[in-house]
Amino acid sequence: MDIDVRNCGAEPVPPEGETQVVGNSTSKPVTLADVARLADVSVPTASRVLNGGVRGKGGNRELRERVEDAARVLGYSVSAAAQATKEGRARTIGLLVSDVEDFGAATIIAGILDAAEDRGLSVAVRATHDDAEREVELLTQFRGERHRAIILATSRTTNLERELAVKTQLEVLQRHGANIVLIGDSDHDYSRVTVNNHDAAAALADELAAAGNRRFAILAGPEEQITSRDRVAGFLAGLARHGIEVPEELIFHHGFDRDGGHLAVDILGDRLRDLDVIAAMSDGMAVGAIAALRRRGLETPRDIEVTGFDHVPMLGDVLPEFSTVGVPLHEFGESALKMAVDEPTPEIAKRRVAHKTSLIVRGVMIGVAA
Amino acid sequence: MDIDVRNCGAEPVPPEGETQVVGNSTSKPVTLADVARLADVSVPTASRVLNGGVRGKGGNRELRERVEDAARVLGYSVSAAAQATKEGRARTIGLLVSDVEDFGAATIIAGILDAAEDRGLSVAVRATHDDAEREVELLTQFRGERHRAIILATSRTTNLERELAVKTQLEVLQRHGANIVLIGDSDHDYSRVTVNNHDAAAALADELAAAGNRRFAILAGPEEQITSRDRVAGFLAGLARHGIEVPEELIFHHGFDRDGGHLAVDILGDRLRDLDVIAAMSDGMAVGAIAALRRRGLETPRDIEVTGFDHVPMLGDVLPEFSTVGVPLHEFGESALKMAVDEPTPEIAKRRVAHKTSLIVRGVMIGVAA
DNA sequence: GCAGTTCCGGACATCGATATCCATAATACG
DNA sequence: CGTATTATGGATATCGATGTCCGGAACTGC
Repeated sequence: MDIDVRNCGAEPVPPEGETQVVGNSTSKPVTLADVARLADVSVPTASRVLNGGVRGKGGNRELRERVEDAARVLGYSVSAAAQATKEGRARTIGLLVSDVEDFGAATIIAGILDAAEDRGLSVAVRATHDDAEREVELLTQFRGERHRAIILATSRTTNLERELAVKTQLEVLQRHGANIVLIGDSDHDYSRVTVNNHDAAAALADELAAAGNRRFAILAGPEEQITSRDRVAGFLAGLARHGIEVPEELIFHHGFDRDGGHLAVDILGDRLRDLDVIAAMSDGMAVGAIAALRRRGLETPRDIEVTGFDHVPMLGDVLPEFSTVGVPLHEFGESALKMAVDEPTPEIAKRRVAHKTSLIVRGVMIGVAA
Repeated sequence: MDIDVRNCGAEPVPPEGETQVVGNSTSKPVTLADVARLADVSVPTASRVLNGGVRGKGGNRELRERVEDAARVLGYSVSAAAQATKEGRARTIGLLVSDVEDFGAATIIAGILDAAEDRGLSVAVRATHDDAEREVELLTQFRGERHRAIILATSRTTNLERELAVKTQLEVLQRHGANIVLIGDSDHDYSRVTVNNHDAAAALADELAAAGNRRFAILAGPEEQITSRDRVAGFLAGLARHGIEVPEELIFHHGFDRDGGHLAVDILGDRLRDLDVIAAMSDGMAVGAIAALRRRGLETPRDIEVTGFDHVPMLGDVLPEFSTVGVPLHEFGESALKMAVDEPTPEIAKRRVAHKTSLIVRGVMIGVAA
């Protein structure tokens, strides 16, 4: 076992000729200097060897092995901080999300992490809780961390002041060499990963109307949020094709989460019996609405149909007849990271990756939309 | 607006006497040297001022303001990498989870991020996907990143070889000065944040048996996983109080997620009709089981009751009569971060924080358990 | 007004790693 | 065998920030 441990480089051996401090309760991390000393070479040489600079043919093959052995025996691992200091930028990505607990955000993060791991990058995650000031504050924190790229998975709004404040920060970060990628729709001019929320919502509305539904309420999410705006606009456009209109007072602008759904249903109250469909612009709101309906003795889809948007997979298991729009959130994350750090391929050069949505009607995937 | 932008320090102004490169397409980040030059002081002095070393009474008050103004005007932010190089450790936390998409993990992360933000710490998240080798690999990556603390929210097992490999890495990290905190049960001797899975499961079993249920199947999750082991043991102990036994062949060891639930139900097949309760040791498995049951025409809790563990809040909205055990995952995250970085309070000094679980029976919280 | 104390702020060294420069050794080739 | 070429590896400088040391100014008290 001792040998095994040594081989995996985890058990530092004191450099020869030095007496080790009592125990190894708190030894400092191994530095390149330690490796160089043990291998009896200069520090820059050790660096070159470990970075492949020394090709190691002929005689110096022995030197190469000496250094590599020393590094292995000591359990050396290069200090990311020192590298970052020297290079001027870290091998890290800064990621901003609204809320990690939100299922959609979690899936996006998972996609980013998977792609980041392949590239040996570390991801620093921060949550804004949809607070505009905090978002700016966190972006300034990113400035000091010298990230290679910044990915924003937070919701962009139509609030010009707020967006300008964010843009101001992003400009600085970009000037300092960080690539900026936004996930979701926005009016900004940065690289983007999106779906066509408008058309997907329209397709869903189309299906619902074609099935004979006529009286709709819409749970729209915050009024300023661009994603919400696009989805509502698309949904209304889809209904319009069938000559259906939704009165202003049946469009609710509350939170994008379960509470938003609860609230809207409670406000609807007795008007619920006049509705065929409550169309929520997120699965979270849909779940909240379903729970609130049930408290009033209404079952879905028996008494009233509730639809969502995003396609949280778990919901399909517990609500078999739930209609929603599938958004490839995991792919969002992967694409965002690729755009952020990969050499620009023809696709990435366009600085806009549009993914496809799928339409799920009463639990059945109908097809893939643009 | 111009003035505003300057005041928030986001618009770097070129140092006097230097001509700016065309545009500011890619200017380098502002360094302390830039600040010192503009303020006409030495670099160490600038550092002292910005770190509060200069009290600034009397005449040097002017100097203090000069430096602070310079920093503000240039939009200076200290390089975390350089600080980390100097200090030997970064103001960062390394976090390992099995899977970010898992609801429980996401909630834990949220708790950690909230507590980390209060302390100005950055959190680097990595996912193991429950792969033992990858876990070790990611821990070695953490070594180079000089994190102040490492938090493991991955599942610990009874596999000695695997645990030894992890322990070996953790020892090195700890020797290098990182605090180690584990979330969940384990046989390791590090700081821990836990609940009493055994007793909570026993309490749930107790309630179920008291309600007249007699014939149980258990979805146990991977056999090696300690959390799973403890929950099953507790559940069986709770049933034993009522003289109920569960035959070995009705305890299923598959994945801890929805697929694990699907699989077990499919294997049960015709034996389902002989059961009162399928007790899943995680909400994810429970959801999978519910979906699989429904495909066979069985409804829960009408035909057969399914219970879970963890208490994913969203489930309470869609499955009103679901029984489960509430685990305070957000608090797990907060406690873990506190243990990892705060000065040892009497509570933290014990290096073990035990949170309380709650018992939720058919959607109603019965009480708080030890 | 002088001695003694305090504080200040500049010069220098340092953290860990890498780019640059250069002298030297090894090789190739005529 | 001698010269031209190449590869090599050490010394030195550098990244950005901070700790140490010390001379000198300001201030205190008598």
